[in-house]
Amino acid sequence: MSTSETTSQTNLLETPAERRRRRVRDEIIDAAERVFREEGPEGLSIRRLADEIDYSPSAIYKYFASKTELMTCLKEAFFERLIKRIEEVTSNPDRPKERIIRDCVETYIHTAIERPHHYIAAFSSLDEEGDPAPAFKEACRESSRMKAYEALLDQVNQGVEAGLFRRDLPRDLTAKSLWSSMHGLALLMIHIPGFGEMDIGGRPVSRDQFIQFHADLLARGLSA
Amino acid sequence: MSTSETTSQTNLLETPAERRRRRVRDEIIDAAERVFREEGPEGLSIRRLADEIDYSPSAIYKYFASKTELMTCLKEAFFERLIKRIEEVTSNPDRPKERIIRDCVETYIHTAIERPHHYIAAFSSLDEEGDPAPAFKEACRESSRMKAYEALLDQVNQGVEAGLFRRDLPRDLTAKSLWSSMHGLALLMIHIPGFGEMDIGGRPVSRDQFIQFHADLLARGLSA
DNA sequence: TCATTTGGAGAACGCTGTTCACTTTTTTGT
DNA sequence: ACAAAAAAGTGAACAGCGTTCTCCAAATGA
Repeated sequence: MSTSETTSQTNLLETPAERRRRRVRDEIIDAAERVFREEGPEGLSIRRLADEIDYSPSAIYKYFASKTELMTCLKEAFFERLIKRIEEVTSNPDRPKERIIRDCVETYIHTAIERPHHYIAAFSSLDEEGDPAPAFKEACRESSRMKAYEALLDQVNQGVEAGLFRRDLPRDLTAKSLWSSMHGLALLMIHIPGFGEMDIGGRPVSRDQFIQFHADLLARGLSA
Repeated sequence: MSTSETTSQTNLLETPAERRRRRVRDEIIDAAERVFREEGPEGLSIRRLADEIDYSPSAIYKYFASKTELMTCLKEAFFERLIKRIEEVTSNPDRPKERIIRDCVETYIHTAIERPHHYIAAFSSLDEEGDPAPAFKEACRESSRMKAYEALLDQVNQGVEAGLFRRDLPRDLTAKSLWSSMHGLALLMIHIPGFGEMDIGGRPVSRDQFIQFHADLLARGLSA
């Protein structure tokens, strides 16, 4: 599975120059993706990337205006991945409706902790653009983070339509509350080693069992 | 309110040398605390700190082995603050038991977002010590983060004793689940500007109202 | 083919955490 | 009180960082 596919929409009308340029750009992104996944932000430096693809550090700047811009690409790609995973699960018609929450939470957490550095980076942006108080909706209208949120909101709506969740809940608030709870569990599992595993009365509880427990608790809060 | 008080237990038997050393150490910590609160990790450099207290950069290293060690002090101090706040609220006997969750969540979130950089830093430690799989309990037995968790676990226990929460819930799991949900909301509010504020049917919802909504949803999941 | 744009290299700037050799000050032992 | 030892403080330096600048070569367009 090449990351290139995610960044390059196949354009058959592109000149050799464009094709060459895009290939190098993808080389950079692929290297960045790999290094960042394995070593996190500490390991990812412009000079390191230049070494990986056998270019000079300054060459990178012909393709990305800044390291921040490069990181933005990695984050966007990760959100695409997250969205795809969630949609895969939620679009399966065989899945019993009662498991909406559990499936969402499970998929979300798994995707997060299998690429911990990506997940952390995707949400680490104090001052994203520096705009003063640009209300939630405006802030990430175009961003893929917003799309991820809307996918979740959609699931909440489906849950209500299906009669599983209380009708009197403001759905916007509900989706955000749910999102918060998933986000928190993902991050604690990432940051605190062994957070998910523990012993309850001598019987070991696995990471996945804990995720389900969390999901069921949340579902119970919403249930009609 | 001086930060010095939090780091220095008043020891009357200390020599002038010790007292002088401790004063400089506290100067460093106070400066670090202030700079980090106002400007976050970007603004906090050893050289900047040295400037603030009129010493040379290398002098700092006579008091802290590394910047990481200094940061650890800031994090510990923040957890102390967090614990104190929660205990203040939960130890009030006039408070109706039904509001345990709401009060905890409210206090937790407020403490987090009034010092966003501290809160983020306090939980940003992939590889804290590098130990291989040092199970949750061992990992932070001594740490003040663990004490914060135990304060929360205590509240869960009280909730169960008071007959508010289901008895069949494993309390360890429950406390961690709750913690996750608070953690997530705190971080999303910190990272996404205006996450808490929104309009529901033309009526504006404040940050604090959203926090209460979240808390009530969690409480509902636990309720007997 | 000639002019222009593009891609890439290398040196440099200013910043970072950290270390080392060195001096000055303070404490300790007699 | 005086010498020896320890502690405190300094300034220069190292290696690394993101980024920019100047310069050169190669590809492109007319």
